[in-house]
Amino acid sequence: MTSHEHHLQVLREQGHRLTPQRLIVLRVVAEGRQHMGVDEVFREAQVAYPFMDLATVYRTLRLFKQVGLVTEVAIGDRLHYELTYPDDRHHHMVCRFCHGAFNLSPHYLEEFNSTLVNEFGFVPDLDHFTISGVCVNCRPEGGQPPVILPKEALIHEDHS
Amino acid sequence: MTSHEHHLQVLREQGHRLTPQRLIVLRVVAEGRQHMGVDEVFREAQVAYPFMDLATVYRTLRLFKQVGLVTEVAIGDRLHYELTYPDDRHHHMVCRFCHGAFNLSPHYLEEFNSTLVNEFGFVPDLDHFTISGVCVNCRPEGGQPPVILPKEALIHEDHS
DNA sequence: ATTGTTAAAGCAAATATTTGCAATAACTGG
DNA sequence: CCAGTTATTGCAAATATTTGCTTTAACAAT
Repeated sequence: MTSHEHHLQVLREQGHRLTPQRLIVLRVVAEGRQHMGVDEVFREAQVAYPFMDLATVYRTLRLFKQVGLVTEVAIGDRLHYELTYPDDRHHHMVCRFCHGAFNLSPHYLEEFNSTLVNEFGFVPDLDHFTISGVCVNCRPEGGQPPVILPKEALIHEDHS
Repeated sequence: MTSHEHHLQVLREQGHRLTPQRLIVLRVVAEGRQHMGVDEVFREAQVAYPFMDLATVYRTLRLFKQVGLVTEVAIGDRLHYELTYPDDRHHHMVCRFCHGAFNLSPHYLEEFNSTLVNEFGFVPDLDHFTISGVCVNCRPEGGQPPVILPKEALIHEDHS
């Protein structure tokens, strides 16, 4: 069974209908090399089916995210989507400056996950998660991130 | 120096002007017992200053977040804001079902932080962060979260 | 293959959020 | 205290996203 067939099966098993629109969106996301914004998916989908509606794309991507077919990544202040690869699940580190997205193995969050479950009974959504920050390329030579020092400003400097 | 005076100083030090609108938004957020949505802040602010504009509230909250005066928390699919307490910095665990927000000590992310910095040179924004999940109250007796098993559906059940 | 049931699409309107720009007013230096 | 500089406001328009409702069509059972 191909990956594509498998995805269709997942949808069917959960009682969702296989509409042409959904097949198109699925294909578009699958063929996109990178995570794509909603508008990108929409434009591509329109090529295959000119009547495609934006609302349908929104709804379809939300559905695909729910069933785990696609992964949602927050890039800048916009959401992007990429096909979920069961064999290569990973989290993302997204640079707040260059907007670059770096993969992060789930391994790095296993302990955090256990801690929350054990200490608080809280089961975090770690199927995929995105952490914002500053990547190595965007850090000034010194090492500290180019922040306008919000923490320090609040904690120190008490001239009272 | 009161906390309020201190906040004003932070703004001034970073070259921002102390407009009446900003003072009002600051006071509204400070007086709100819980994290507030943009519209809540707007409504409250309007009481003190009827000409208050929504766009100003958006811009002001964004500014306050940038300088660290307020903390942004994603509740459901809406952003909420609360005053940042330098002495009680914490992260949030937000339940995807009841939308309850539970505080999490920064301590629980220290190791994760070090790992990213050391292994990838990536400096994560851990000034405040929100992890979505299922809280202990919303978990079914058994223990597993009431998810529509997206992971399992993708990984197992290969009937080919 | 035909039909009934109901999820999903399409479309328009509502809502949420951001942005451009002219007018205003906060701060600075004199 | 006054005038100049320029950040910020207010407003309207643009953009992004969601939602209600009618029509369409996918799927299941005949």
